[in-house]
Amino acid sequence: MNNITLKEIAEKLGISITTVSKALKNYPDVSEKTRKAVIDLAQELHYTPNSFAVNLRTKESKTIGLIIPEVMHHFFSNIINSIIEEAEKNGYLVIILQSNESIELEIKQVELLINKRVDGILISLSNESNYNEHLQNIINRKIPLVMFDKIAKLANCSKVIINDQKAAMNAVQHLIDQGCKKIAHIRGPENPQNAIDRFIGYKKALEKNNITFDPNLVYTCKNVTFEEGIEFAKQIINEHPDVDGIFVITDLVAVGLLSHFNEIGIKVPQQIAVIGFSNWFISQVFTPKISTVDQPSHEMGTVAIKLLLEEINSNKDKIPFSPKTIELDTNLIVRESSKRV
Amino acid sequence: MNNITLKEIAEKLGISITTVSKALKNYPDVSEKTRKAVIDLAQELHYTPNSFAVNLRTKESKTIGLIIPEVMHHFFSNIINSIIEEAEKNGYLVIILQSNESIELEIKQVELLINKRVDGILISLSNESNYNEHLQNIINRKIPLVMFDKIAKLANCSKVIINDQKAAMNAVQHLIDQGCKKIAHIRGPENPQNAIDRFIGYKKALEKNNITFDPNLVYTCKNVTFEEGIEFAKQIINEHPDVDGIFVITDLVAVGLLSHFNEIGIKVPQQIAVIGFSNWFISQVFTPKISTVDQPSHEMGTVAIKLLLEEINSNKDKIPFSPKTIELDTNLIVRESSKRV
DNA sequence: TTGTAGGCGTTATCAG
DNA sequence: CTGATAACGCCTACAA
Repeated sequence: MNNITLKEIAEKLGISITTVSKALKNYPDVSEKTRKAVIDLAQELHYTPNSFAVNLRTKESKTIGLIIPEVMHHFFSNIINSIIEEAEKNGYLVIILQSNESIELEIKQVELLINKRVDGILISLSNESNYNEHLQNIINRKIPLVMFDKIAKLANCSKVIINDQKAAMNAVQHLIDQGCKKIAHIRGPENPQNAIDRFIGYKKALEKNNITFDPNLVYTCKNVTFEEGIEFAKQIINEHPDVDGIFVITDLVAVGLLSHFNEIGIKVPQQIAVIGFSNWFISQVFTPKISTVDQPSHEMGTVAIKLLLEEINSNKDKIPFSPKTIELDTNLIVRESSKRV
Repeated sequence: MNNITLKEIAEKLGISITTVSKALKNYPDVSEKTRKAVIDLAQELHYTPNSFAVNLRTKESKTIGLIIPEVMHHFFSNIINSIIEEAEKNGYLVIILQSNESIELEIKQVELLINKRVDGILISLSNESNYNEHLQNIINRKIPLVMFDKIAKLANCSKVIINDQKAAMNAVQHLIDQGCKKIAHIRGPENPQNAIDRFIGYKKALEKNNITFDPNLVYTCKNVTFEEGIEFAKQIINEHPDVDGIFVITDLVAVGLLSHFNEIGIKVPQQIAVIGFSNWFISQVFTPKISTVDQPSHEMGTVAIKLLLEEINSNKDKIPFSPKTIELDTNLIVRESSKRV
């Protein structure tokens, strides 16, 4: 049952390895008879090419690397889904690594993937990452690279993103439309681009509606967790009891927030209207159902890997490839937590 | 910046490839001076061994394959986490594939992994799988295999499981202790072992308490989804309005169930007490908070990969390895949905 | 139409 | 202590 090689097939058939190889790869210069004999025997013996040898010969691994900050987040596990699927369709397998939002880990993992000689890398950056050396390194080595969701603006590679500013603006505008006058923002960490953009969107919406921006109403997550949501809920009630609307960086944190509000009997949305981001599954079943911004996670994964494969194939054919940035649409989803009818 | 080989280092230093190789691998029979020269130059040139060549030579890929039914499920994304992490610690990378609960896909994916020549395979079976040919195939080829959570009892390989029967019995006993007299069970599909075992546990608990088992009170999920939960809620209310307790195959379905109960105003746990399984995050924030059985997902992943690595290493050292089955403890978590104090 | 030879980059054996 | 040589399995000019 063990690993059949071209050599063994050749010996059994009394022909050369070359001919066997050619027959199996449908080269034109093999007689019909030989070809059939080879193919039949190969099938009978369950021949499969030794991928190690093929890799070495072709310098391709038919493997791509995927680095994400956190498998457990709804948005990312959704994306993994589509990436794996699309990769498989195209004959690629996916090695997944998790940076845990740590740049140190991310650096190591990039190195692992480079050493593994994956054919391309998909990455969503950790909160600590900018366009650092490890990422430049990938590009310098001409390894196809696509960033998605959490990107480094400066990087000269393909990117798949949403318009975080616009999406945030719409979300906050919605709160204002519901009559909110004093809107707080629970933002993501200082560094990542999407946290920055959502924060800018928040400010722009206020500005547009002539509401003066108050930095004291901005709370900054460190870890973007459920627990932080609870913590900020307490703080807000304490420091700004008259806040009547909150825009939250992501649904998970909003869930923490609302859990606390539920517990102490604050009425949502009547007293405080809340909107999250990313449309986690939990938001549609939580009480109250949580308003949010839907990100096309599945599509984002698919587009990202398609871009990557495009670049891989261009390189193979020696066609020049220019990085593209693709922006996907988001969708405001209004549910109970912000709807004041 | 491109790929440095042993040959290049050897040429620059005017020594043989062999010596370079030995120096880098700390063979004892290289002079200190040569070793240093080699290591210094290698570092300067950022030499990393070509993994394709290493794979071919050593017949190892330092890669393991992981097949799971569904990335999106809380339990599995949790497990992915620990597997990736533990693998990385030991110098292995993980290729992840998703069977979508389809045996057809699973078969293909096993084939892909075998052809890729991964060093070992971790699998949690699809709902449609038993100990079928594709799994036997793995074992026949002497590729180390560990099954976890959803296993095939007959397979002669290592397994990591929980005691589903016992856990289910405890859950149902708890409902009985809360005064439930007529307990329904929403079970998983017919085939998978854990659905069967939980069902058996349910029956045993009834038996032990002299409650006659009524097959009409058993509802069988096809896809184990939130939507099915809603559907069964309707059916149960319709067909057995006097049911006062429900044991559900998994929290996700329980969430569907409870959403419907909330909507139509059925009081949980007073009218109907509900307990789920797997301790999804959502269960601790849902209203009412959902009682459940905690599975040690993180530990399960860690134990599974450790077993796999143990087998891989035994094989390398030609030490015989006997498959082990490890059973992990579960934990009954009582929350609002079943607590009738 | 078939086969020979060389090479991908590394490692292991064995001789010097 | 060092190096020549072969082998891992496959692919592809080139020759016959």
